[in-house]
Amino acid sequence: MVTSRDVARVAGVSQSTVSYVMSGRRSISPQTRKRVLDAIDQLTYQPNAGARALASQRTQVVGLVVPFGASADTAGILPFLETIAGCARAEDHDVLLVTADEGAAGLTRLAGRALCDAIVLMGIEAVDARIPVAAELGVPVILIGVPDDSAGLHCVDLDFALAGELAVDELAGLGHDRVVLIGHPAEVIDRDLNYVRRFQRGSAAAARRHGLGHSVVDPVPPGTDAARAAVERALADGGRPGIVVPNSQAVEPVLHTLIERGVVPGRDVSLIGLCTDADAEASVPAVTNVSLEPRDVSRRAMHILFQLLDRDGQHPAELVELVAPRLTRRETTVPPP
Amino acid sequence: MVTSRDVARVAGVSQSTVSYVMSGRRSISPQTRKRVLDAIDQLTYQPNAGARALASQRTQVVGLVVPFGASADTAGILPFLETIAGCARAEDHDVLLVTADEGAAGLTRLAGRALCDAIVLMGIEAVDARIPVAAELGVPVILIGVPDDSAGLHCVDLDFALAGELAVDELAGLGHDRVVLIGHPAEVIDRDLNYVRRFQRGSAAAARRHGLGHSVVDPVPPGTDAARAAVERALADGGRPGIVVPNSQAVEPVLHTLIERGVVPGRDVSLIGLCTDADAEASVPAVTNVSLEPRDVSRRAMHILFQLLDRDGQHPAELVELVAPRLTRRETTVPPP
DNA sequence: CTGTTAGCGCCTTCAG
DNA sequence: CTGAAGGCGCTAACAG
Repeated sequence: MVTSRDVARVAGVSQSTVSYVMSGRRSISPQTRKRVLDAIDQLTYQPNAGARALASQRTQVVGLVVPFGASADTAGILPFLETIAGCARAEDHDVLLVTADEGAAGLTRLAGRALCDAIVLMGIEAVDARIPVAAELGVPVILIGVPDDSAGLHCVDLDFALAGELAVDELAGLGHDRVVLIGHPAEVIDRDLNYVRRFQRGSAAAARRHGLGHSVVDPVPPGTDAARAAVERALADGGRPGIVVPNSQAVEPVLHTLIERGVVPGRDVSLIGLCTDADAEASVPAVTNVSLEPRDVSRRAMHILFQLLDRDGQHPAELVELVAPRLTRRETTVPPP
Repeated sequence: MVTSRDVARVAGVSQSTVSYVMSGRRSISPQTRKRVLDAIDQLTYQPNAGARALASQRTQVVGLVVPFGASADTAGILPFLETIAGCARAEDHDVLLVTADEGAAGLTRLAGRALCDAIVLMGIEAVDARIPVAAELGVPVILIGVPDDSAGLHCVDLDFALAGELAVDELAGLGHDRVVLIGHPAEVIDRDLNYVRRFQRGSAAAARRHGLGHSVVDPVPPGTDAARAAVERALADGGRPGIVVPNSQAVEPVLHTLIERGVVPGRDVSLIGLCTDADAEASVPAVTNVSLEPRDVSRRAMHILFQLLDRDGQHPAELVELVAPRLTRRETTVPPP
């Protein structure tokens, strides 16, 4: 292992000078600076992370708590991970992955052992036991998701109420006279997620405003039979409903169950999914969707987190930041009148 | 911050005794042991990870290099991450996430800065510039994927050749007289992944053995038009082909494009996908599939990695370990004769 | 069985 | 502008 002392010896300076060259925390003459930099890359020196963390009290690591295992909704988190990792690297930080099945213990471990400088907490439940713990950690925390009580922590999430409105506004404009929500994530029942509530509140309000019927059908767990049963119930009232599927996992099963039954979205009914644009485009037929914007949400979360890490810069005033979804017309909604 | 010195003071012992109680690396009398443990949980002491790493030269961290961004095949990696994180925690390790877009630099950073004790490298290309680098790192490395030359590194992967055989054997048994492979991942062309080659080798060999025709159709990038074009070409020769889709991303698009064309898998043709059982079951109709077994592959990889980390235990003799896939009949293959 | 001590590699104050 | 020196919190010899 090559240390900063080795670099110092080769450059003919003291070890502290090497340190100052790397941190830039005091001015160095161009000559010695060059000698040090040359030595560094001659020896391919890299600072030891543990030593640096010990001395500086900063790890350059962001802890990321992901809802693996805890929920079935594990599917949509990849773009979050990807974006979070990218933003972290852009600020010279690494990402330490912690699974949610550790619960609050994962948080206290991250902070107590000084494994990271800041924490991103995903899979937030409406009433989440980890939040009071997170709030007392003494480490900046950002929540992706909005709990009932954030205990003063900053949150970022999609504006699910607006998402519900967008979907219903579109269906009203297409001439449907009733709206059926179908295929809520099954976790809504087991766990205490609240984004579906927010979505329903938005869609119900919009339906009322447009004078449309508004009903809700049971969750669609994975498996073809469940999808078929749910679709059956959704179509029971007859007519030409506008169907909304606020669960990216259920969009394809519902869509293809409809087709299998001879009810073709885009002709007989309209179907709008709540899913990423990528998922919507990959489907056959392509699904008209309200986007989940995981990348935007993640970017804003990381932006806030790094503001919180900067002791100088003032913190964002708003505690809750909502990202606006967009609706994109594709093949599963009927043509506009 | 509470340190082991605080614990020592409260317990009335020396600091090193606290350390030895925690590590168990020397015998301690039950009395002092208890006093120390009581002090530890009275103060809710947790050892500082940086200090421990510095002194012990072990970080208790596994570096995980994931193929985010580098490829389009980012979708199937969640179960890998989940399983890898779980196995790591089971051995009291954490996981540091590094994205592949850093290339070999990510590896040298992980090792050079002593950020981790071992590395899991995913998204392996047939000829992968990172492998010679990884082999010289002085840190145990496990590859998930098999390159042309592993440079002495251990690898784990699905047995893709066997996967190809299983699919073709099944189609032969169902009375199809030709096999069409359709929807290879587009990365095969851009990047230099080799698992599709292995799959094709297996399927071609099996087809020869059964006296079946064997042809290959272009990749299916995301988007409905591409899927439609590819299916068109696959059906061009007429008849009642057995279709194999060795790309989990393309399974649903191909399936529904066929249905859209009035060619119903399970009745007019047979379709076998290469995808996880979860994906196969979630589809409507459920897809007969050869499983990718990401959890098994990950578990074996982590098992080998921890063997490599144990200086005592002898290392696995075999450099390449292949996991056997399984075929499960569902709704997209015709009934057996 | 326990305490004392010397680092691990780096950051940062204090001297010059 | 640069060096010397102390200490971050822990592990692991070395003494008893």
